[in-house]
Amino acid sequence: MGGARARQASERTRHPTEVRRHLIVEAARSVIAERGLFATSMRDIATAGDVSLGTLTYHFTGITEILAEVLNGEMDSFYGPIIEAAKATPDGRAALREIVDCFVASTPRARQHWVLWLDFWALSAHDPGYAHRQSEIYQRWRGDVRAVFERGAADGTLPATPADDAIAEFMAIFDGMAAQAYLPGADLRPAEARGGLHRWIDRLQPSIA
Amino acid sequence: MGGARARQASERTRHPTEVRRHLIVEAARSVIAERGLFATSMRDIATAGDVSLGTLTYHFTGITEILAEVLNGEMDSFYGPIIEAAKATPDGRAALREIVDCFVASTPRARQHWVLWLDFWALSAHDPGYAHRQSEIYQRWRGDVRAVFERGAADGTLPATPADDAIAEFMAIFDGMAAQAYLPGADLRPAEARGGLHRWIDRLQPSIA
Amino acid sequence: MGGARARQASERTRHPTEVRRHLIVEAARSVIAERGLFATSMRDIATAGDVSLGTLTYHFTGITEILAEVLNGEMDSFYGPIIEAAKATPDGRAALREIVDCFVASTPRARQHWVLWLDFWALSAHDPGYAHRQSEIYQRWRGDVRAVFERGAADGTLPATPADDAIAEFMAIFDGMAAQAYLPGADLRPAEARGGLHRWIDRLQPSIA
Amino acid sequence: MGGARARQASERTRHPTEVRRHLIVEAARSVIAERGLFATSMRDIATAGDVSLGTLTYHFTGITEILAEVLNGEMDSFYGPIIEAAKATPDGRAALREIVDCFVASTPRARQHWVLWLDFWALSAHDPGYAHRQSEIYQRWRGDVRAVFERGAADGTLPATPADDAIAEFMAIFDGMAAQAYLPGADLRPAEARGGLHRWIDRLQPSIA
DNA sequence: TATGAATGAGAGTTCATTCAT
DNA sequence: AATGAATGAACTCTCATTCAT
Repeated sequence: MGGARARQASERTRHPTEVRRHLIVEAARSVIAERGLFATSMRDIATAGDVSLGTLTYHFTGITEILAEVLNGEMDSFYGPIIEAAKATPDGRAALREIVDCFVASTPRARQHWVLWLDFWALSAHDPGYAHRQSEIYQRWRGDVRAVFERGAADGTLPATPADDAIAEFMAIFDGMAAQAYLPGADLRPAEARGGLHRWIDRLQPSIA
Repeated sequence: MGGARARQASERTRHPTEVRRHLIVEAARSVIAERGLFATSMRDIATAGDVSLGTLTYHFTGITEILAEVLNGEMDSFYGPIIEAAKATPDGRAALREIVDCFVASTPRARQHWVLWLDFWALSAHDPGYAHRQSEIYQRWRGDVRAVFERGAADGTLPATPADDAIAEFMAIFDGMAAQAYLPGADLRPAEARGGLHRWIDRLQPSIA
Repeated sequence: MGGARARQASERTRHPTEVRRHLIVEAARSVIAERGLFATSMRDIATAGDVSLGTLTYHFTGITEILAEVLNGEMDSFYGPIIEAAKATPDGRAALREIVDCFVASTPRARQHWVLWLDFWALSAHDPGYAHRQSEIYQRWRGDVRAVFERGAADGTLPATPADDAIAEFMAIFDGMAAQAYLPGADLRPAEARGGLHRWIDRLQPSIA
Repeated sequence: MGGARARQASERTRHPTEVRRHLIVEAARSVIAERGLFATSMRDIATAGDVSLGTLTYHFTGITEILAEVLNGEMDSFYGPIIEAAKATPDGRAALREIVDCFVASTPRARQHWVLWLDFWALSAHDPGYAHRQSEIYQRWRGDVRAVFERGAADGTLPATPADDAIAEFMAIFDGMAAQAYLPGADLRPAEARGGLHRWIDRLQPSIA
């Protein structure tokens, strides 16, 4: 309403569905990251996206679909590129470091990601639908991490046998450090969290001496 | 209303304020752990506690106070006793193991704790008041962990110099493993999470050979 | 809710905000005049206006804004036209009589006005915000009365020097007669109240013999 | 609750019913005058009277009875004594002046009276029960005023024929001046209101030259 | 006589959703 | 494609009242 009033009726811009959907999802991500998933209303999203309430329900079946798209968008625009960047590194160990540096970056975008992530964790703890989605994402994540470890085992920069234990430990310390870095209560800076993760990686024995 | 209907009107039981408050907080914890902090209403708590809506606002200033008491109660009835139990162990290394075994137990109560914890994390990410509270708790937790490491350094069962790095790493892997163990999406069992944590502890060098 | 049930769901009528706001304010004035400002709920207003509760809070920020608009509306639709009518009279004395006859009319609308007025008096006795509003209205009223006296002084139909005392006395007897006329406890009819006021006016000496 | 907590349980004082009722009514009058009839709750009265909520309903059938008693108390402790004082004056004109000076006094008690009075006016405009009570009070008031005029007619200090018109006019200007004096919006001081009333009385012709 | 825990109806308000335009 | 008026269920909170103690 606020946004709609701020411009002339004639300014009403028309976009192809996919464009409009994308604009709305972006706006939703920002406002959710700032205000919290559970404190964000359809009105907030409409205002943030500079569209009317009706436009939201024209392009989406409901708030649930918007949230799902925000989650999808997060995988496409944040997670995906980082995994790609990791693949572009010279070796497995460098890939692992790249993942750490990108995910736990000292940027607003990284903070946004983790705050959003936390909200979806909390949601999936109680909502079976989101729990399932979360499970899919976790499997992809585990697969991507395993691929990095295997690459490192193959090129000799990481231990020869990429044990499930090491992978699980990496994933645990990774989430834990990020939580401490981005949650307001814990007092670790992202740089310190990265430092902690790099020290953990340093302790991994390369398979080639 | 729900609660009142479930029993006879004559069953109206009376308790001193402190007793009733405690009963309500217990009920609130259960229902919040099950349904989620953001999906739990005053009505839900009233029903779970088998009291009327009015009784809730008679004993508490509002839903905010109930949530705060749930958080306090969690520290008193779950966190506190575990730290006490850790102190009763023979040495520092045993204390660390005790903390792991109790916090990441395969019990409904432990699951309840972590699910609740996650919700308050998400809340504190956006609410300054809770962020402050969270910060206090984290400092207490860090202090308690450091005390265990120092004890282990003194009795020789843990590294001689309890570095901040090791403490931060323990806290990170601890939270990360718990998240993987209790969140529905991640597929680690509590026992496996404990296993992972114990392996991490195993790698800590005792200061006495 | 009440309103929605009273008609078919399909009858949902749409109006521009300003139109709907006006309809709601009119309905609110009626129901408040009948039931009392302090006994009128949002639900009562919704029912009277034949809209849903949600429509009320869609068009107004809250009950406070509705009440304020009722007060504004009273000035615009009742007070204002009477002052205009007074200006259209041939001389100052006639204007004073016109004011008396219109304000203290034997009509339901006049009764509505005074009953409403009384409720806002009571409200402003305790609420600083309304006290301020009341003060503004009183100053306008005093100014309008003074203008009539000055006009009468100029055209010779009222005393040559319109003293503050006479104005204050007129305002007092005006309010007092109206209170006696429209309050259920006092047993004066509006016609008798007008009579009393006209006799008071009769005693005012014209400046031209 | 607040009040009850402020003293020791052993301080719990017992009073004969009539004493306790009187204490409560006094407390209720103060808090109602300050906060407004429609904004005063049973809890407010209990706190102001330094008794528990239960004590209120032990001594009174409900809030309605308390309000009725406040009104009765106002007649007994404020109105009654003034009428008595008026009777003790040397003549009718002095009695009229006494009534003005006492009712429209520059004291907190007088302000309390009129503010309370206004609230009851507003209430009686919509509540038939209070309208009836109000009617009784008005008749007593009219009778008392008439008695003063008749006394003045007899002793020659007031017009020979105490017309209903003059009585109604006095009552109207009296209420109107008081409203202007004690309502926050109108800007007359009690002293000015008394001045206005005395000027009105001055214009009454004594029957004896 | 006095207390205060317990109640539930009803208050104002929020909000995802529907749908005529 | 886009709008925004309209909805009603559900929310937290208030409050006069009941009643075991």
